[in-house]
Amino acid sequence: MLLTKQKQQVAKMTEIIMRDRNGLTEREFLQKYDASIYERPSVTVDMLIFTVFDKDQDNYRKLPEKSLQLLLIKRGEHPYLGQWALPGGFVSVRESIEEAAQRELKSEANIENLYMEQLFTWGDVGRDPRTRVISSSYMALVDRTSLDVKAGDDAEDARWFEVKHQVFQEKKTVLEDGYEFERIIKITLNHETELLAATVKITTMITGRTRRVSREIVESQGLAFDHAKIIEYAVERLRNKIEYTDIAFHLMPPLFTLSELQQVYEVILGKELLAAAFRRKIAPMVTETNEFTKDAGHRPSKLYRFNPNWENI
Amino acid sequence: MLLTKQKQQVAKMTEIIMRDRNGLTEREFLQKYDASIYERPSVTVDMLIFTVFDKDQDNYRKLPEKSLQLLLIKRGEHPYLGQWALPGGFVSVRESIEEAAQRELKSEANIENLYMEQLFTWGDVGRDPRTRVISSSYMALVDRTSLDVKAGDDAEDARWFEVKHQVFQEKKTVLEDGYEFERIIKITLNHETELLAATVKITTMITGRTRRVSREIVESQGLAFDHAKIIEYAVERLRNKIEYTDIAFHLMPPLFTLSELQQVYEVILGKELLAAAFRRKIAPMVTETNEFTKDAGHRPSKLYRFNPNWENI
DNA sequence: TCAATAGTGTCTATTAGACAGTATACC
DNA sequence: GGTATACTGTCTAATAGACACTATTGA
Repeated sequence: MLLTKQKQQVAKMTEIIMRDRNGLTEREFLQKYDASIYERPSVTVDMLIFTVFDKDQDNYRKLPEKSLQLLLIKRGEHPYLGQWALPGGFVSVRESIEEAAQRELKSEANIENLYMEQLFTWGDVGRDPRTRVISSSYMALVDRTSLDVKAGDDAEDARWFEVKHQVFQEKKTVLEDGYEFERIIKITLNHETELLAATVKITTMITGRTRRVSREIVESQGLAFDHAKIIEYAVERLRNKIEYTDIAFHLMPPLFTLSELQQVYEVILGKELLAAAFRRKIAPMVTETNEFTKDAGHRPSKLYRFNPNWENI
Repeated sequence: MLLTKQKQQVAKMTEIIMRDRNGLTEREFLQKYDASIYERPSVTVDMLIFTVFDKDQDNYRKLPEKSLQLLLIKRGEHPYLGQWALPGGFVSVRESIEEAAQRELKSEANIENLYMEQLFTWGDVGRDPRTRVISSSYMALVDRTSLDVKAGDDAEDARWFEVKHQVFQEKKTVLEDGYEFERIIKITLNHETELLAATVKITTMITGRTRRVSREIVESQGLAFDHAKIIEYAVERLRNKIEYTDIAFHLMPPLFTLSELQQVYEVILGKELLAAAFRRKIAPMVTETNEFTKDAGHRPSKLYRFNPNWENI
């Protein structure tokens, strides 16, 4: 750790001269420092592990539909016993948040070394009935083919749920000094017979100099804690980022067709795209190979590979 | 709190049926729950309060230049005694992170009700020499004219520093399975004779399925903790967001000229813009008034106002 | 008058959207 | 041959960049 090294140097330099109002040097101060006098919150990480599945298709000619999937764990303990929650756990004082997130990823989904990004830190007072819990949410994207079967194993009570995110209602109210914009989102999570549903209300208030966005759970069936809110947030972020970054490729296998890639974009964005425009846009990010798909009831498709050097420099 | 209400309903429903492996109901479990058995980190908020100042101009004809300013506090205690730090403080267990951030904003800069946004939560183990501290950083944007003189008051040891963010070096190394991209950024913070400087190295590694970005402080003069890293991150975020959102208007007074607005964009983006294109782009976000600037040594400029309804719905 | 800024018109290059039209496998 | 997907060409609309040109003030 460079910082620590640098810290030590600074400490050495200041030690000679700098004494605080109690006449203590920094070293003396730190030796006496007792952190236990303040009451502290617990800190957890919540992992949003997304992947994309192919849905079964009866017609041999048709391409299988894609679906966005999220990994959830059935709670075996109070609170919210029996309900479904995001995988996650407490951050120990001896590991970074990032390390805790990696650890959870490894233990819940048996995945190492994949795309992971911090989303948001949730810090409302009442969000966990046990005690004050602050939670950092991380989004991870996995390609289905690299997934270990262990994840989603019944014994573990971890399952992949198909995620649907629909705008149910939009309302705009003009205020004297701006306006209020309210969106009601329905989140549905589906695994075979298990169906979880939640409604989240997002309120954006713009008045004068302020802009404030707040998320509120209106209803949550089968989902533990405030996880409906976190899932809603994550899907929005995924949707935004897929438009201007290359994160979608983390959901793809090493070789893929442009139609498959387009399907992934479509299922995340929740709308259809025009093939010609999509191909133009995506072209610099991929490299074509000489391989083709086979055994489809239609024209074979060229296989592509992600081009990690597509970005301008 | 809607969530709490909902929580209680769920609790009532499950109480009758659901017992955990120890035969406890949720209520019984929660009554016995002892959070104190786990060692917990401290949680703080760090505020990045930005504003824009006019620099003095000797030539009466010339427009004053704009500069991006950040509020820093001189540390009166160990650790980093005498160095400059972001305003901030511990999050109490009885307030949300957001509330803690609002409270800091009020106490350090005497500002209420302004634009504020969570940036990132920093959770490395060694980032605070006192104890394990996890810190959520929030960015706040203030318009200079609405600022209370109290902020920047000498007695408080809070000062506005001009922020400069320069890319010093860029390096790309091609690896077998992707590449590594390294950027070295120099941050300078300036208040009259006080000059703080820091160098931050940002490494982006893209190999196979992974993409990992890490920030490291190479050197930090006069800046406490890992705040150089946080400042660097905030400036980048501000730069990105100004391009596709309307946050720049939080830095403007109620009435402003398009030239002033363009100057603000330029100082944040660190590059010059073409007036014609800028005006086209910004046009839907503003409403013109009938007022003009006066007493300039040149053609007066029309005053505009932010149009909170510019967004498409 | 002139220095400096304010503001507009227009040509060009680039990009996104729309859609028709051609290509090609497998049953 | 027919079905379903793969892939390309081209017209159009919208947008960003470049730059010249006109407008207007106070000293």
